Amino acid sequence: MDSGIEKLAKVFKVLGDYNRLGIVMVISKASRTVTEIINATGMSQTLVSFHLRVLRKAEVVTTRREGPFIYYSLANPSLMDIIDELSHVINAGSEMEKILEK
Amino acid sequence: MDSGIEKLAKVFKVLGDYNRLGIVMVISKASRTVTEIINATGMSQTLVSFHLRVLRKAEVVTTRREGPFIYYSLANPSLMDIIDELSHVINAGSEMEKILEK
DNA sequence: AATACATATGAGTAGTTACTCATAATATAT
DNA sequence: ATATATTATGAGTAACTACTCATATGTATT
Repeated sequence: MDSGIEKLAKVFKVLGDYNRLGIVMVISKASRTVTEIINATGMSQTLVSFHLRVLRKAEVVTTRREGPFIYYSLANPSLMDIIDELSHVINAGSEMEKILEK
Repeated sequence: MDSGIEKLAKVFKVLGDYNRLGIVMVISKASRTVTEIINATGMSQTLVSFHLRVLRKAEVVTTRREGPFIYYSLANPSLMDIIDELSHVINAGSEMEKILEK
């Protein structure tokens, strides 16, 4: 079993990929089928499925089947809040931010 | 120049390593010299320096020189809050958490 | 059963990453 | 100037990762 920090690092790593982060953002508001994710991201079917497997294994997303469709959603919706916060932290301190502060 | 999501993914990636996350946590409360980080983490000097370079390049940490020592600290201290929050989000939904909820 | 649609998976590969080793650079003290 | 302590860096490598291709699986319809 993974230690706390180890598990935490793994989640960060999983989110540390442009395409996966994109997928997470796409499904953050509402659950989406694979096809919807494909269309929203412009990625190939195989690439989307590849990354979804990684996200599933890391338990970042969960699935529910509905007929032939599989809906993906965030395992914990508050993950998106955290992503938003980090996004702000990163952009704080940027040149653009400094200008806007005045 | 990186797009917003790209930059965000890079920060996640940088934090997505057990050793680097450990370093970040060590310097989160107060700035620490490299030697202090070495002692706190048990990593080799070269490995610590290696990861510090990655953290520097990603602008996750900043440095200040004081004589022969170089103090490392978080570029934005609120990063630690975010790490804490993610840590909670991850442990929510775990078996242990379910037991404690009752 | 045959077809069509939706999604997953195993294997192969090029590129990346974490790590180590040897060495260099910088600062202080003698 | 030498020696010592602190930290950084270039190069090499084994392991990992993202991606693609071909194929398989599951579901619904006819």
